[in-house]
Amino acid sequence: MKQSQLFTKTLKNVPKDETSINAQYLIRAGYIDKLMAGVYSFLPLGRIVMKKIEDIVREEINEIDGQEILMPALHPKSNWQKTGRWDEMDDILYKLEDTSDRQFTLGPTHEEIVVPLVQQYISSYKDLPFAVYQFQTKFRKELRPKAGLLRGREFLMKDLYSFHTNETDLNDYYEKAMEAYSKIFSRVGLRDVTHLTYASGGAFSKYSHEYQAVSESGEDIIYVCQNCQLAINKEIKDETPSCPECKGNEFQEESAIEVGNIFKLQTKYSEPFGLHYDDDMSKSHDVIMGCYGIGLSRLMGTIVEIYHDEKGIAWPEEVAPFKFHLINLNNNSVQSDEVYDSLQKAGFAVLYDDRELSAGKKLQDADLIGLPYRLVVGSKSDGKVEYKPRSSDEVELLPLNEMIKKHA
RNA sequence: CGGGGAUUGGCGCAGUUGGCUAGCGCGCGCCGUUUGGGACGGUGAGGCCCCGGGUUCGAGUCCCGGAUCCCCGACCA
Repeated sequence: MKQSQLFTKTLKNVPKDETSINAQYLIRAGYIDKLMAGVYSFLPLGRIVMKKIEDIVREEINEIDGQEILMPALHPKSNWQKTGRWDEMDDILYKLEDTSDRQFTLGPTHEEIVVPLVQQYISSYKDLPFAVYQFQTKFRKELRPKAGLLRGREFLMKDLYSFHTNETDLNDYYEKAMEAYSKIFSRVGLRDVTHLTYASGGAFSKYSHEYQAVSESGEDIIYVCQNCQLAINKEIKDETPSCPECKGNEFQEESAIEVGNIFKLQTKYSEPFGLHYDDDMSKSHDVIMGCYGIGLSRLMGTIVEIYHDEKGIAWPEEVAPFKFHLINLNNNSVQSDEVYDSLQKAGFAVLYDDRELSAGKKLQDADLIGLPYRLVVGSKSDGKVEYKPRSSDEVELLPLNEMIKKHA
């Protein structure tokens, strides 16, 4: 991609109504734009990052036999009345009506939709187990949206729902989901900061599990076991004095961002909708459920909160919108065009700064945008390329083919 | 939902006791000179001063009401 053609450009000033690091850098670098509090547009660079995160999540969820679907964002009132949440969740539901006074809500989550949906296809134990998931925009009337992508009124979420005949089967799947989640958070670069965290479980199980990424911008307080790295959410700390995993009792208090949550729903939603199956004796039972969420837009914000320095973003390679940032500092573009073509032919994603701007401006922009590897072609390159990882200060002068080999 | 702050070209800001043609920096257009860490000179375009009332000869500025945004707190299956 030629940067001269890229829709959006960098800003020197930050809009003053943003104070969070993720929003400041993402706006200044041209990844997102704010429409109103807690509601953002994703511009080309931001959309690519979001797709990369989405692809990682999709791969890992497919790996545990999740089947991708897409449910509506607009929900009829009746589904929400059935579970009682039309009134219970009144303060966060965006309710609306049409010209015939029919009432709707924009979906903040999808239990009320997925359960009646799958009900049409489940009659026997032979139909179970299975799991479906989607990437969906969720709507929640947050009293106070804040911190850029970390708490929005509208946000992108992956929600997975699993259906089982018995609790053992649910537990098995739950374990598999945990493994998938670990892989996902590792792949997006959050392996070292994300802790599996015990949190309150609600009516049917003792605990739920959250995935908490340690960051000063986090709204949650967790206690990380110094022995096994498992964590406990502050909300259950008093009733859980020792680590549920290793029984250790030395903890480090940390602020953290909740980037994922998994939950054993048991029959909480199958009951109100009458989601049953018949066993091999033709006896009817409630279907057992689990649900598993990841906030993708929040995850993107979290990555920026963790991967940045005073100059800008420094994306982990797997989620960066491009791998290389090629910068031409020559008066002509003969050599840089050649480098660009070669890299394209070798199959690399390259952002090529072909703009007629001062060297300083281009180098500053590269740091702000934060692609993993910077390649400079200029008077000092001597026919080679100046290669520098974003997170390093050392520049290597390499022949192009050697540089390509390094990344083969 | 309580407390605090804010709203003036795309972005960041100034605007005096109410006064004349609403300024500055960045960005943008054009011309020229420049290119290794946000270049320089010249020149030009761009304004619902958040919205609605009111006071006044006169309101960006004062008064009343409202909206939106940010921060702190409460809330967050």
